[in-house]
Amino acid sequence: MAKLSPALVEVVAERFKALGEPARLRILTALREGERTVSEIMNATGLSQANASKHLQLLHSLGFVARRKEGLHVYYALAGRDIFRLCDIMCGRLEQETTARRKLMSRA
Amino acid sequence: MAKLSPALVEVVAERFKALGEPARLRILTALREGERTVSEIMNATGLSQANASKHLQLLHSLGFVARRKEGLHVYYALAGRDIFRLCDIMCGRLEQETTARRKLMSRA
DNA sequence: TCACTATATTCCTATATCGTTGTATAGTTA
DNA sequence: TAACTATACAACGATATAGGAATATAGTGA
Repeated sequence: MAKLSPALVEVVAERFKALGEPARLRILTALREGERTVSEIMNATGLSQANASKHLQLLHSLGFVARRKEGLHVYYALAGRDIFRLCDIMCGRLEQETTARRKLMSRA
Repeated sequence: MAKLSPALVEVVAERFKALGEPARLRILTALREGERTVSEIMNATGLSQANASKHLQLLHSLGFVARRKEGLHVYYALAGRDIFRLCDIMCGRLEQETTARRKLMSRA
């Protein structure tokens, strides 16, 4: 991997921080099966309109989601599948942790 | 991938948030080549002692780093290489963005 | 025991950001 | 134009957290 230069560190951290918010992860999860309007995202996630809109702005500005305007509606969609690769790795880590914990428990 | 359940979302977000801090990314980068004492990490990252210690506690509590005590020193080490796979994916996203931007520029 | 070093912890302040409320804008339909 | 809907934006309060300063703890050596 490219060694994280000081400048790069800031940018990469910004991306991780964006994913470090349950509301935004919920939005991304809601977009897994295809593009959705803001209203649909609100329903799927339980977020308020203003709140959903703000999170979507951020996700869009960082390139996580694409937007498409059609009449009154704005459709948002995932800008790539690699977001879920990230989540997979995180979940993999979690599994390792829990199995390790289980081993510790059973050993005692 | 396992669909992110509501409970899982919270936990995964917590992990991403931990990586969403430049100081902690700098620490992890400093640990790339092997275990380091807190003092060494302070030198490598420029963090203050208290600050480095606090970030290390968090990284350790989330399973990102392992610790080993030896005399006066405490050695920290990466708990796995997958952290850099995460960074790689993020950097890959960044590259795609910049090349896409470049295309837009040249097209105009 | 005393002095010293390495690390952890506590307390404090400043800043960031989440979520809400209210409002503005843009598109649609009558 | 007027009324309505979908989305965005601005302002605000509340909470979280980063970093600094001071202190505590633990290990070492004289």
